[in-house]
Amino acid sequence: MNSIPAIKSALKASGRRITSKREVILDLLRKIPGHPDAETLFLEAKKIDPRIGLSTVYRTLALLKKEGFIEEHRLGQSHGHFEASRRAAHVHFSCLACGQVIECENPLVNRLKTEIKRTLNADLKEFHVYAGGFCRSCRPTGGRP
Amino acid sequence: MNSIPAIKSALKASGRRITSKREVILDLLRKIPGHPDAETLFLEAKKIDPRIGLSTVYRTLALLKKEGFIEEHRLGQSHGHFEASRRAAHVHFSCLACGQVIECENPLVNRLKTEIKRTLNADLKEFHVYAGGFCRSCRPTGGRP
DNA sequence: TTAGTTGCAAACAATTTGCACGTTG
DNA sequence: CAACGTGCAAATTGTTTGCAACTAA
Repeated sequence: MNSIPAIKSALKASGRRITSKREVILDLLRKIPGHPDAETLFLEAKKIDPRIGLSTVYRTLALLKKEGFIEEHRLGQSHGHFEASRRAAHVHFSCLACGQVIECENPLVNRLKTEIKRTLNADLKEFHVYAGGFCRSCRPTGGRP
Repeated sequence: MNSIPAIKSALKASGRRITSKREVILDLLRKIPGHPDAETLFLEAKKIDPRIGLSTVYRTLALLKKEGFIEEHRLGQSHGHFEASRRAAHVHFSCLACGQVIECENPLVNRLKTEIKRTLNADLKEFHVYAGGFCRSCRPTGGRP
């Protein structure tokens, strides 16, 4: 599920087209590690297809997000960061000092999600846990010296 | 803790001043229910002090956030929403259809926060859980008819 | 007195949109 | 060839900043 062919056929099924630009962006979302923002994806995409425009990147990201293939996260910054959707929800920790983002899997995330869903009787489309603070190395005391 | 007098003396202690504008914003943050954004606070503040500027609202919010008295949340929209800091972290659910925000207290939130903190050995300053989807009334099926 | 605070307008950053042209199915 | 996608530039939105005037301590 959520392999590139699966995404392509899902897009086709909803009347969208598989264009060379979309393929480039789709590939990059797989290849770039971490949580690239629109600008990063744009710059990388231009290396492959110099004629791609920033708005195409934004439009493609919006499409993939609407279809549920990628997630957009606000990692304490004013712009969005993107990553391919995964089965297990996980925590994004962002260090306020060095800026690194650490992903944390923890079974409580899914348990919490399930409980919230049941409590609200809602249809959950997104579930994001964000933690901000100072990482082991950057925290005032207790880190390595 | 985090009563208005407490906030004022904490501000004074760090060399800040208690101005009439700041008092207005501080009061509004207590009185306005829900999670107002900067624009809402600005419009309400103008009813009390018509000479207040939007930048003062932003600057005051930034200050209160830095000092830990308020939290800024990204509730699925491109702008921030603010609320007074509370002791218990809680979940913000935002309905993608009707826009209402529901707060959900659940003991798993604090347990998860504690576990993440221990796992990363980090100094956590923020811990936000955001859920987006369709509420009981707006979900395709299963809601009230 | 004097350092912190404010309003205003301008600057900025991130994202969206209108439109003529290009491309896919 | 018809509908969808794209580049470009301009428009929007949300927030920050420079600076002269203002004000709390």
